[in-house]
Amino acid sequence: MDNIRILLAEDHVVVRQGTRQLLGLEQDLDVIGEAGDGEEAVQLAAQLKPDVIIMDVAMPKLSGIEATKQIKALLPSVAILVLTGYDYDEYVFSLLEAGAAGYLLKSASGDELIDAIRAVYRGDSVLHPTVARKVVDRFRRLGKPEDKASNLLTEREMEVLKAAAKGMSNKDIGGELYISVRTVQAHLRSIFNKLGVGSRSEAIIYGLKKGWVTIEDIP
Amino acid sequence: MDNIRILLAEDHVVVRQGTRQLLGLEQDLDVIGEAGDGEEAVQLAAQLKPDVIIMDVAMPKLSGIEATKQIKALLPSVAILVLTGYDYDEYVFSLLEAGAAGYLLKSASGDELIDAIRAVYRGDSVLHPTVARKVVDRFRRLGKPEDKASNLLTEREMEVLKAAAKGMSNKDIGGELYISVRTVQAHLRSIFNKLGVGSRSEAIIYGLKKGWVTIEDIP
DNA sequence: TTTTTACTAGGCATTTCCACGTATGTCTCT
DNA sequence: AGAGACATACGTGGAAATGCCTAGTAAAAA
Repeated sequence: MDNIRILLAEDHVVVRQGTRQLLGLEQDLDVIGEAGDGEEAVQLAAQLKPDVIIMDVAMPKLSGIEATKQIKALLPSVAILVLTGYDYDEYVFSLLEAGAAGYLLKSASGDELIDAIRAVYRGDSVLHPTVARKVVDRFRRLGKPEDKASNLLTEREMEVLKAAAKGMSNKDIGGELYISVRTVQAHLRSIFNKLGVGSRSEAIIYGLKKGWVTIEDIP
Repeated sequence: MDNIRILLAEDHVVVRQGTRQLLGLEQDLDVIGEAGDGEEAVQLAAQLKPDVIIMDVAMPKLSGIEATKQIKALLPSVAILVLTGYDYDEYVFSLLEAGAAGYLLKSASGDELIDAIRAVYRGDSVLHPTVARKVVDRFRRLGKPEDKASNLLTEREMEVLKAAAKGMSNKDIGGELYISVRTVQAHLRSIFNKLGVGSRSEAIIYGLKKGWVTIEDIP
């Protein structure tokens, strides 16, 4: 039986090297490559064709979400196991939709990680308990049509919210998106209603907490 | 010569175990304990009296900053090496003032970490390049009295900013702090001037990026 | 085909926010 | 004793944001 060939994609070098050492203790696991950003992950995945990719979400150049999409497009059979510190809704659902086979938080133990690697290699899925809960909740909510869209912003609304989260005024936002200030206001009003908040600041905070916007990507 | 006795304080179990494996490769380093939160770090430090403590900033119950202060009060001779993913000003300066001997980012390599451990054990200090730059800048700025306070908010201003970062209106803030709306406005104006921003949203983002406020502590 | 949804935009009223100025009492440092 | 920093407070005025309403077009769904 061949060993499981693993690619590590994680921008923190110390963490990457530590994980490599951790996995090195297992006879059936071989770490065949390490990527420090999303682009490198895609490139090395295509080149090395690993069995399992351990992927962090927050990475330079290309996020773990985008990298996962691109890798699954190239190599549909590879199992991608997300290992990250965050369990924001946006990350979880985007990654699972992008084709991730598992989602572990860094609060998991080394043994749990190793078991998860073997599980996704077999074709199973592994979800961290708090992540699993989100997924279950999402399914429950899909059953109730009345609030299906109650907190799902449209693309345009998301653009407006992200611009607002950069500290831009309505006027600035209108300029950037080539729409009038009134339309920006209309979108914001709709956003406030959907999110159940009463001010721009609250909406921004809501977006940050959900992971729709991250502090890192605000210049 | 005795080995260097190390305590790991880091909430992500996988990262902790990985780091332990990484350090286990070195003959002169012994990881004698692991703490998953700040309280545990203080407790284990008092109990085990390690030579070096590797400390993350973001931890449950007690932050790395508070834990560092308490540990240095109990055991002034222990060398605390901060190892974290963030280089926010507030973290850096608070930790160095609290008595940290070194500040490494997780983008450092395993070798750099190991060298840093030996350095702080010898009594030296180790700063990651980007962190060192902040420290140098800070010293430069201290030499110029005219803007010594140019981006240091007063306590009251900080309270106002934190309240604003919770999404509260000026009226709400005034109610919470028992001051008039006018006064809140005056504080905000002062904050905007000091931070060089033009709106509440920008000020909130500034505070978030500096680490003055974190998403986690906004309910 | 009808209905719904998303995006756009305007009018009008109201609230909130922000700028600039002034002023008083407290505290600290010199 | 005097200077300076700070927190407090008020006035005025303008800019921005928000609430509520209507409404067109295009695309998607029923």
